[in-house]
Order: sequence, then C-alpha cells, then structure tokens
Amino acid sequence: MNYSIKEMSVLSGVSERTLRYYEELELLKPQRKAENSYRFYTTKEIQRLQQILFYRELDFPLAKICTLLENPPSDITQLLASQKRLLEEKRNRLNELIMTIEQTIETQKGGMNMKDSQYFKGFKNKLIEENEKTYGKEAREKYGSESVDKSNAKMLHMDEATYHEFDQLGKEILEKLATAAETGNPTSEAAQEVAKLHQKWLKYTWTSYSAEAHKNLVEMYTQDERFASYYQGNAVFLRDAVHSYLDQNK
Amino acid sequence: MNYSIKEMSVLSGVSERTLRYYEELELLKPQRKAENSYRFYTTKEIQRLQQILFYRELDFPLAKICTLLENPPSDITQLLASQKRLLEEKRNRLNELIMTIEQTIETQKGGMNMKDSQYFKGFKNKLIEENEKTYGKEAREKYGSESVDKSNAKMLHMDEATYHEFDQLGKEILEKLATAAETGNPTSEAAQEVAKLHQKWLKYTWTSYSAEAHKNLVEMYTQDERFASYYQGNAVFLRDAVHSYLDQNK
DNA sequence: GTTGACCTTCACGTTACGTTAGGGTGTATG
DNA sequence: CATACACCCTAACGTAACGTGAAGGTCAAC
Repeated sequence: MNYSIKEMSVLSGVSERTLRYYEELELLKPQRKAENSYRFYTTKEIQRLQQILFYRELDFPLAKICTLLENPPSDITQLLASQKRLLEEKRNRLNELIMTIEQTIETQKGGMNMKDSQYFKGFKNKLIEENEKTYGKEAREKYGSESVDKSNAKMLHMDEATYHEFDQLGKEILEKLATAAETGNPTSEAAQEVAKLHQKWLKYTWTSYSAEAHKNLVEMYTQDERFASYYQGNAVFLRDAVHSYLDQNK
Repeated sequence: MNYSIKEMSVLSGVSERTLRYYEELELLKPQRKAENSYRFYTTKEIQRLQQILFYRELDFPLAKICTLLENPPSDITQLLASQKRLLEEKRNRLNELIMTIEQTIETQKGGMNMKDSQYFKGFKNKLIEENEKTYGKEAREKYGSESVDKSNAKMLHMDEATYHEFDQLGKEILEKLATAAETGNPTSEAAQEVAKLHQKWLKYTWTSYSAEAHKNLVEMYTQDERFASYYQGNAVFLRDAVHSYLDQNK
C-alpha cells in the first residue's frame, strides 16, 4: 500500500508539515513518484514513524531520535533510564517552583507586601543554595534547582557595614536559639530574647513589619524542611517563642 | 550610583546579552550617557530587574512579565495561583511520562522485545484516553495528558476484519473476567478460560510471545490504576488466573 | 601610538513545528 | 474544453529567550 502525505497524516495524527519536516531532518524519508515527485509512504515508513513517535512522546529531542534510529544502541533500557532521570530533574524543578509559589502566596495572605514576599523568596533561595553546599547534591536531586540569582545580598542595596551587622545578627540568633532551645521552654527569658532579635533581624530587610506576617513566617519555617534545617531542628521552638513574645508585647 | 552594563551583569548574575535583550523587549530601559551612548543603570533599574527575575524564576514568560510590570494587577495572589496551576499541569505530564518510561523498562526486563514494548505503550495511551472520556478531566488533571497518537490501531496494519476480531475478543475477555471473578477462584475453569483468551488476545499484537512477558504484564496491570480501572477491579484476579494457567500449561 | 578592556549594533543559530505565499497536478463537472 | 476544487510541491518567516560571534567605536594606561 502506498499512502500520500495527506493519508499518512490522517492515519498517524501528525501534521503534513511535520512529515515534511521529518524528511528535512532525514528522520523519515519517503519515496517519490517519478512523474510528479509527490511523496509516498509505505508500511516501512509507517513503522519508522511509529518508532519516532514512541520516542517523541517520551520527550526525546528529534536529533537524538535521529541518531538513535540510525545506530540503535545495544542497551535500550539504559537509554530509557537516562531519559527518565532527565525528566525527573525537570519535574523536581517544577515541584520546587510550585512550592515557592505556594509559600509566596502564603506570605501574601499572611499580610506581607509584595516587595517583602519577593525578598523572602530570595532569602529562601539563598538558604537552599547553602543547604545544597552542606548536603551535597542529594538535596538538589530531591528538590529541583531553582536558578538562584547569585548576589541577592548585593542587590539589597544595603551598604557593606549594615550587611555585616545583619549577617552577624543572623548568626547570633542561630547560636542563642540553640542554647535557649535546650531549656525546652519558649517563654523563658533566653527564648524571648531570641524572638526579639529575630524581629530586629527581619526589620533589616522588611519594608513594613507586622506581627501577623512575622507569626506567619515562623509558622512556615516549621513546614519547609530547608528552613527547619537552617534552624537546626529548632524551628518549632522558634515559632513558639515568637508567638509568645508577640502576644506578650502587643 | 551608576552601573555600567558589565557591573550590572556581575551584580545581578544575568548576562550582558540578557540585559540588552530586556531593553529590546522594553522590559528594562536603562539611560544612556550622552557622549558615547553607553548604557547606565541606577538603583531604579536594579529594583526593576529584581522584579523581573522574581517572575522569571517562577517560569513566567517575559512577555507576560512585561505587561505585568506595566499595569500591575490588583490581585497578585490570583496571578500566582494561575501560574501555579500551569506548572502543576506541566509537572503532571512529566510524572505521566516518567511512569510510562518505568513501565516500558519493566516490560523490557520482563522479556518483551522493543517492538512489543512500544505497542504496549500505545495500548496504554489508548486506555488512558478512554479512562479520561469516562471519568472526565479529573483523571487528566491528576495525571498529565500524554499526547496520544490517535490512530494507533490503524497503524497496527491489521486489516479491518482482524481488528474487529481482536476488538471483540477484548470485550469478551472483560465480560468473562467479570463473571469468573465472582467465584473468587482463579483456578476455576472459567478463570482458566479467561487466561487462555487473554493469551490469544495478546498474540494478536505481540510479535513474540513469552509466558514470562505475559506474567510480567498482568503483574503491571495490578500496579497502575488505569489498567486496574480498565479491568474493573479484577486485575488481581486476572493476574492470579494467568499465573495459574501458565504454570499448569508449561 | 598602541595595547587591552570595555562598549556599541547587527545578525545568525537554537527547537519543532504553524502558517501563509506562490505555483503545479489530477480529476470531476458544466 | 474550460474550470472548479482538492491535492501536491518548495520557500520562507515567526515563535522564546537568549548564546555566540563579527565588525567597529571609546577609554585609560603604557
């Protein structure tokens, strides 16, 4: 049986343009009628097209499909496995983006303004980057890697001295939080000081501070593994301390 | 402070080309030095760039970012939510592809040849399509939609009559399976007949049949919801019947 | 005066096609 | 026999978000 390009298109569900394009790429080469140089496809080409579509639907690029059909690799399962890993990476990245959007929406609902929500995202990305440095690529494989704009800090237009203060305060909070958490009591004086410092720390970057947004933020710390990891397992304690502190000092 | 394009590039981590491109799109319009028409960026542009990057990292297309920054929508969370849905669809599609690859690898390991594995995928896609027709878009939203090549059946180069037989046999299996399953005994005569018919049915399309691949296939039926749904909850029964049948008739 | 680092615009390449534009072919009908 | 209509052909531009030169101007230092 000989099929014209239109018949082939209807049969397979791919457009005529696509069939011509595949010929251009030397992926699928139909014969031609001598008299009018019309293309015609036989069962051989049908089978070939099926193979092409098989790989195409698995998101293989056409160039790869081409080389793949010309010299079929001995180990197809390995090929499939590597394509799978690639797709998984893409998926993980999407998952990460989705989480980020969710959290951004949360911060918005929690009363943060857009500017601060954006800064929050930058801060999160910085955390993720450090997290990856610490825990190697496991984290990168588990989550995806959002492309981090590298010098978020520089773009904060803080001057060097202020940034240094800010950075030091961050470290101080981490240390004092660890000490305070040992007592287990979020209403202790040590814990309340941590909460106060955390408030001060936030005010360095937030254009408008509100207790509501602050509570919302520390709540979120407890939800995301990376934040929890940054606070070395004391995210819940920090949340409780901040809640208590803000309720005391309304 | 005025930054040259290079300084801006280092500061923000985006390439010079990208900065020029954004100017071309009217996304980010730096001023020019009068004497040499060099670009220069001020804090205003830095902030603008930060906004651009915020949305870009969430996979917003640049054109959208452009309109978005020109007339900021009142409800940003809604915007974020719709972007989230879009990303979720992409992710679901990837998940579907990943599952398909896994299953294809399984069929390969189960002793199927490549051609039949490809056909298996086509069959699965047809099932999915029918599944979606039945259960509406819930299924499509939960899983992603693989682009199905519509007329897989036609491309099987079965003639009409043979295809009709094949199709009828498929329906017969479904009915008899339901009846046999009521007894609950996969070694019953009725169940064994179903297994035999299923074998016959597979041989219509498989270029090489093996008991191993057959067992592997029915095992997979029990793992994937859509297959299970096609067999109306009797996938496990079918598996047991086939195993028993093949072990009896070695 | 010349290197070298910076800047400029212009323009092609990337992926997988969709979409005209301009023109030839084959056949059924008036 | 002319014409309408469905089909075929090639060529070429457009898409998104840049990367990568090419060709040439500007500026400070040696």
